[in-house]
Amino acid sequence: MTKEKHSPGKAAEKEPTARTTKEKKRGQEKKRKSNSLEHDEAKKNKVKKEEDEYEDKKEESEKKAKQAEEEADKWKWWEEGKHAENGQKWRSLEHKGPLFPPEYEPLPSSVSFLYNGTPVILRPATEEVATFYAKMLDHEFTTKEVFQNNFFTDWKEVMTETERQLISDLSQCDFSNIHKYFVEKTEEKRNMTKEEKQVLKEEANKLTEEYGYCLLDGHREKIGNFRVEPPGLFRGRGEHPKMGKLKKRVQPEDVIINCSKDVKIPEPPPGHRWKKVQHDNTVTWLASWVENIHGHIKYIMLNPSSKLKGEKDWQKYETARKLKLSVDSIRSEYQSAWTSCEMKQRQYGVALYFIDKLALRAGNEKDDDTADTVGCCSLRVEHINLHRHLDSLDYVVEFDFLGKDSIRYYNKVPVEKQVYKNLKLFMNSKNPDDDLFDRISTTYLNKKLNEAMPGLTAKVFRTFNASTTLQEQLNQLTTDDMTLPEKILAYNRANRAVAILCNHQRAAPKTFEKSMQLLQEKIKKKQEEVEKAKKELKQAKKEHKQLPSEVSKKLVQKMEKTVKRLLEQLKKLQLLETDRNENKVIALGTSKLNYLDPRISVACKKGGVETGFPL
DNA sequence: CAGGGGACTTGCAACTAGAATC
DNA sequence: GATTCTAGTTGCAAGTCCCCTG
Repeated sequence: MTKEKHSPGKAAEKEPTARTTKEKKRGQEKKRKSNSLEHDEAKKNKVKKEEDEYEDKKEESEKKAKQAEEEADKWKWWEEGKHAENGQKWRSLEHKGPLFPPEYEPLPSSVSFLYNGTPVILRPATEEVATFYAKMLDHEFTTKEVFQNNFFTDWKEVMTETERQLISDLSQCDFSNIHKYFVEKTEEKRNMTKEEKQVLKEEANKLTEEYGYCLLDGHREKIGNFRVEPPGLFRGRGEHPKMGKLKKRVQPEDVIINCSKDVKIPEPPPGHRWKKVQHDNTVTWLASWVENIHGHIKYIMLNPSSKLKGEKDWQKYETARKLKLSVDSIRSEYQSAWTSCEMKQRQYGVALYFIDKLALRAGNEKDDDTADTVGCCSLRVEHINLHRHLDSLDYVVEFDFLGKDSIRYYNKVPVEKQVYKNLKLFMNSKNPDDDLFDRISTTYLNKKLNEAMPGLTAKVFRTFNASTTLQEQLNQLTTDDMTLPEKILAYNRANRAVAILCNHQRAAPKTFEKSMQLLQEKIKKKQEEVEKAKKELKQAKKEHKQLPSEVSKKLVQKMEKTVKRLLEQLKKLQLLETDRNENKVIALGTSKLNYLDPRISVACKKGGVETGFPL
């Protein structure tokens, strides 16, 4: 409350920056607002309430006012980042705790699980796990042996002794009735009337309203994930050794609540208690629990639209901008490391060169029980091939490895002769599965980077290079006299260049082939039309030549126009085809969300270009 | 100085709602 | 007006990086 009094001036100062970072990612925020007048109303009331309370406060004693001043000073420090120095992230935090998924609802007795062809009644806990598998029946996962084995092992653990005795072979299990039941259920849901859907929507809104927001330093902030993750089967990415394992149901007894001391502590669900309630303001999370697959901690945190996340995001781009100023000296420093007499330094020089030039990730070491993926520092000899000459280029490095999320990175890059020589040296007398950079680690790399520029780490290069590329591409691709569609295309192309740099890929859309075929048919038709029109034009010209008249002349002109128009349409379709093909496996979202400095896109938007940034 | 835990960011896939098309 | 397509949103897995411990 005290802050309310003193923040206006500060807020005004901060406004432009906070706006851009905060709202960068969130069209949804804007949309939600326009969708939900109720919410607007609630927000207004909230503000009003705060104002009222503030008025009350104002009437209180002098002493309190003085305290408020002091509070305000603290606030100022926070604004200037001094708060962060002692690690404090907030002064007050109040919320309702996470929302738990509904209890398991047993299947109707008409839906039976079959073992060896005969119906078997499972106890609810066993049945629940069976439904997890049944729901995924038409997913590729269930055809994988690792998935099946992991599932079956974990499923058996849930079974009673009798069930376990009976069900000893997954291939004898028939989940198809259960699968069918859920398919029908989704179908039913789809066919609901508008009114029924509306009711459901309102119920969901109510929950979001109640659990989806918290009060941080007196401000109502949206929570990113206020729901506890429901139980299910773990779906790793790539060849994950743990795929299919049972992700257990999280109980309130597993959950740690983090909030301020002096506020209403969230209520655990009836009959339950929290694992712990703590009041740690050096962290930003509201609740946490340990997930059972890897033993990692999961958190309930704020939405990116919140001030806390927005500030951090802003800082990230500021660091990237700072790197721009010192990147030249850092580059010459790592280049000189290529000829160092110390192997470690050479490896450092080449690794950082890759991170800078190719926007590779740092590549931390990983646990064995995850998919085998690598980044720069964890590259192995088998992941690169050296070519003295390739495709009329000299000193080419061919990369082929699986990166984050098991996305393949394949690239052929010409490099400096000294880099090439160094790589040969690093690979010398090593096995294919040996580390390419065996003398360095991400910790070492980041330590060196931090010495070169405070706050600099490997990942900053990705942000820096992404934003730089966007700006460069925009400069290259745009001119002032372009039409709006051309500008938009240019922006998308620039965005795509960034996505390619960062290797942001997606699976080709399921309907891709189909819609592409459709498009190709359209193109073919158009081509035929063009041919036909051309023929007619030729004929018309011929007739005009033989027997010139006003009518024949007009016909020629008309046909010429038609041909021109059709050719334009054809070209447009062909362009669309190229565009779609280029975008087939490229994902633009990630770079838009995490890498491109919003300020660049804001500048585009000012020029009238719809960038897809919800500003 | 390795190894592991903790906190936070990044990234793909699945889902969903709204626009486009028939 | 129903159906299909597409873009935006959500869910949660998988990274990065920092800190602590021994």
